[in-house]
Order: sequence, then C-alpha cells, then structure tokens
Amino acid sequence: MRPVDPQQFRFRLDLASGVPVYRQLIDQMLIAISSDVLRSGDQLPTVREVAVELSINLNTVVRAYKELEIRGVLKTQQGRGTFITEGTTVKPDEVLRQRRLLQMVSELVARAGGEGFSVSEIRRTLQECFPEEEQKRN
Amino acid sequence: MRPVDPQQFRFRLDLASGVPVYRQLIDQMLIAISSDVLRSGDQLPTVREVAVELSINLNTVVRAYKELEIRGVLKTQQGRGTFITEGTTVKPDEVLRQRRLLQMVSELVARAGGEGFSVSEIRRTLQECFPEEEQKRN
DNA sequence: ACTAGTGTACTAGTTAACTAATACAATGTC
DNA sequence: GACATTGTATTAGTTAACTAGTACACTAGT
Repeated sequence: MRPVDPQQFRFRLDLASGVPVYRQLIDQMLIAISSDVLRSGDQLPTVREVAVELSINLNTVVRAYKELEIRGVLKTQQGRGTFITEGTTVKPDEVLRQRRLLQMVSELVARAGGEGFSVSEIRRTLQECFPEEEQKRN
Repeated sequence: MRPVDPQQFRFRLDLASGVPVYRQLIDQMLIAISSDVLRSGDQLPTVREVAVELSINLNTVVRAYKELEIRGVLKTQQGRGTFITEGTTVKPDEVLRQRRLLQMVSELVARAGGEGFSVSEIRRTLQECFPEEEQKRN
C-alpha cells in the first residue's frame, strides 16, 4: 500500500490537445500500470493533490479514478485513498495494445484516404453503423 | 430545370436512428443523385415543402442544402429554388463508395474487436490521433 | 472526541452540435 | 408595383460532454 513516488509517476497535461483532461489522466495511468511504473497495491496521489498540481478541479480527477475503478483497475476507499487493484494486469501490455490499435486505425485511414475518403467520413460511418451504448457515467 | 417528381424522390426520416436530420437529408440526396433518381438541373423540393412534409424546421433543410452547395452538388438561388448543379456526378457512384467505406470500417471493427478492442476505443484513437479541422458551418 | 486527510455528492457553468422560431430579401408573374 | 414563392439571416432553445464550486461523509491517528 505504499504511496507512489512522485519522482516515478506524475500526471502531465496537454491542454492544447483537445483530449479531455479526465481521459488524459486515464491513459497515463494505464500506460504507467502496464509499464510497471505503477504496481498492484500502490496508492495513487490523492484527488486533491492531483487537482492542485494540475490546476484542475477535484472532480475531474475523481472522474478519471472512478472510471478506472469501474474497469476494475483501481480501488478507492473513502477516507483512505485510491489504490491499484491487487492482481491487476491491464492486459498483457496496454502500451503495445494501444500501439496495435493505432496501427490498425492508421492503416484504415491510409487505405481509405487513398480512395478519397476523409477522416470525418470514416468517423461518420463509425458513428452511424457502429453506435455504441453511451458511456457509463459514474 | 424541371422540378422533381415527388413520386420519384421523397425524403424520409428515421427519427429513432440518432443520425442528425440534416445528415439524413444529405445522404438521401447523394444516393438519389448517384443512382440517377435526381439529375443535373433538377429542382429539389423547396425548403418549406420539405420542412412541412417532414415536420421539421426550415433551417434544418437549409443546412442540408447548404452543405451540398458548398460541396458543389447543389446550387441555390434566392427566390427561385435549389437545383442539382449541372454536370454534377457525385463521384463515380456514391452508393458504392459509401458501401466500400463501410466495408473497410467493418473490417477494422471486426479485426480490432477480435483483439479485444471496443468500438469506442477505435473512435477514441481516431479522434486523438487523427483530429480533423472542425466542419465548416454555413 | 477531535481533527486532518481522504473520497463522495450535488449543483451548476461552459461549450459544441443540432434544431427551431421568426423576420428579412430576392425572384418572377400578373 | 403588388404579391406569392423562394432562399437568407439572426437569434434562441435543447441536449450531451466536460469541467468546476462547494458542502458532505468516511477513516485513521491522536
């Protein structure tokens, strides 16, 4: 249950990216876990610490933590803190996994682009033909 | 410049689909043009006619017409009406084209799904790694 | 028990996408 | 030139996603 060493793990934001903050946090945690920077039982920085350090709202951090709790990656305990679930493995390797996905998506974009399709057309097709139930929300 | 025969071409909506109305209109026009139901010079039903028939707002129809005007498919003239641009061909065959895109996207979804990726992950990757300038708006 | 530190809950503000209400302007016919 | 018919423009309402403000509740150490 040791707290995480801030030297080892630290959130960073790219505000210009357009990627929602809470999702940046999620991604960084998953990557850190898969690359063993964060390990089972580790305590994550408290929601307030993160909020202050990144100058964002507490609830944004909560949202990120909560979503990973739903996925079973984290376990939060009121009054104590948030911890990496024991025995969590975040797939074989989340980094490689994401890279693989990026690879496949890139191929599609390239192939489709070669045939005159725009990215927004791809996005539209995805939305229209593969609607996914709305994200669970808390 | 003959007006379109309502027996030949008629908008229909699927309100339950979740697909924005203006985009349904656009898609139906493209399909109709590519399948030669609508031909160069044809006058489309007026924005008011469509709005009344579908019980939607006039501006929603305007938006659809306007977007296709931007793409060069339609030509509108205030006080006269909206017409299919002379010499328009909407690509070799927009229907086949869309089908082709759907094919490619479906393959990706299937392949990625087989490796444990969800549609929303695909969507996320697309958004994050292939951001596209926001749609032009009028 | 108190208290500092933790997560929780509730409410609200912001933005973008989409749709609507309503008034304005151009065209063509009489 | 009046008028019916057409597209145009401006403003606003609705919803969902995202973020923030603020008060509440649990935990642990003293």
